[in-house]
Amino acid sequence: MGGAPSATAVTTAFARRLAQLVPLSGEEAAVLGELQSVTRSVQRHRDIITEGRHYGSIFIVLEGNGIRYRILHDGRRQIVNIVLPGDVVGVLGHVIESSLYSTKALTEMLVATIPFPRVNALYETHPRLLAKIFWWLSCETAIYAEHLVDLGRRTALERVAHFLLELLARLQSVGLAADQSYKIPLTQELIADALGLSIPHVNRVLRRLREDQLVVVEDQRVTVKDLDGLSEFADFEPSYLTRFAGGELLAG
Amino acid sequence: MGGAPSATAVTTAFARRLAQLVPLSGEEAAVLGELQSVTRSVQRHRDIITEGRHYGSIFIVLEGNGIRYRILHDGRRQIVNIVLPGDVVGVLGHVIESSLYSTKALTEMLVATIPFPRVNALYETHPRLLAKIFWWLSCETAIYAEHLVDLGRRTALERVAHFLLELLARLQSVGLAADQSYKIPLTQELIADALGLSIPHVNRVLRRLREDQLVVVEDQRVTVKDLDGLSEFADFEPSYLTRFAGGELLAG
DNA sequence: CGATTTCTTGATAGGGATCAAGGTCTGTGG
DNA sequence: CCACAGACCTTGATCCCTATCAAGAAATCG
Repeated sequence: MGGAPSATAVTTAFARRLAQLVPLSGEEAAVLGELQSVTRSVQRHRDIITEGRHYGSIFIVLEGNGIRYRILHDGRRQIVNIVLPGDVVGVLGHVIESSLYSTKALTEMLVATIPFPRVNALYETHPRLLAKIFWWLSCETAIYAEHLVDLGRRTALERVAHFLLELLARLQSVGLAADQSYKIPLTQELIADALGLSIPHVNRVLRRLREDQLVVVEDQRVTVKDLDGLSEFADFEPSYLTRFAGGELLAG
Repeated sequence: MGGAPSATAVTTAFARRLAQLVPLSGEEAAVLGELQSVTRSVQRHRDIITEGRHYGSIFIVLEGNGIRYRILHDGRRQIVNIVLPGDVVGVLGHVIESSLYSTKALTEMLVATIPFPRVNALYETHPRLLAKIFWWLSCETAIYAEHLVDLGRRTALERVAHFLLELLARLQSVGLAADQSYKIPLTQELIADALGLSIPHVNRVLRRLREDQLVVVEDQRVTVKDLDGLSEFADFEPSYLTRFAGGELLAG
């Protein structure tokens, strides 16, 4: 479905999500596109951001998937977010994120690198665009909040169901998922670490969801068999991901 | 410690945190102060934001505490954030938050109300200030991420310890907590709903922490008895709250 | 001062972790 | 083309952390 893997084509992932939130002028779109012109590819399993390091750039994901995670001193790992095309990595990098979280590529990734000085230049030349970008970033809080509800008050079955539906909706919003299916290299270990579960238990939960004809996870692909049933079961309410449009803020 | 409860004095909570992140010009500080000049008080237990409603304003908390929470269809509640002075409520209100989360006052609160049109005006007149504000809001993601680690990979004991330390640090950053103690009307039910635990278990955990001479929660006050011991036990790393300063982004 | 609300404590149960051991698949090198 | 290693999945047995259920104290409030 997506265009060729050239930078300009993929650029849309970030720009289109931003445009869903607030209208972008033609010039702003051009600036955005130009910002993403310097790219770099990241090998599978490599870190984009390593805990404790400093970086001189932020990164916009153009292609591929990654995870943002934290390792506790005793080795426990918590994945706080799945990084998808259109996501921004490293904004907090030089102030806080650097010392706590790492971001690693799950697949080979293509990222646009934007040096801080360029962002700062934007602050002078296109402050309104920058306001829009940061506003968008602040909206991502909603994804974290929903994830918190998952971990705090949902059973393992509901968690997994909700998690898989959220990924579906997020990928759809950037045109990377079909109606009920998407490709992503999720292992059971990744699901476990994202949802605070153990690997064997994730295995059992997935089997259960499969047997109930709700979702199937196999071959790096998630296929939702019964969207309504699964959504109801997971108490899934996609508005926090898709209903960004329509806000009056910054609409001018 | 804080000044008189006049709007100008309390204004500092938000402004000072923003200033910790990026330098503010004198004019920007003035605009910020003026933005917070229209205030409203909220009675204890009342909602500032009710799920599903729309609002024409955003709110900056000047005094008092609240919670941001979500009720699932079957009544389970998850508190996603404790709202403290200097926090902003309702930014996402009209697009998404409105349909999912409520914010309720724990104590009587004083909030500044800023109508959307005023924010939009800022977009024209002070876009750089707006960029700074939204940048700050996006930094709050770090608090959510840390909360996710709590719920996903920490034991009940560690969670409670970490939670109480985070509140200490956050209140200190706005000058509302002493070295090792702060006042906040936390019930065990609130702690339970914030940390995904049951009330009886919170009770036992608190007793344990008290017996171990680590923290005491009583009379709407939290007193840390052994800051180092507790921090180590909870694996608490306050940099995600306080090390905002020093970023080169927007520093100009 | 009666009535919620909040806190405590105990008994029981269950969801999910942990431990353990195969099985399966994939890529690699001989 | 086969052998092998390493990653990943599967399943079973057992245990334990924490939820639930229950029922009183204690504190707070109108």
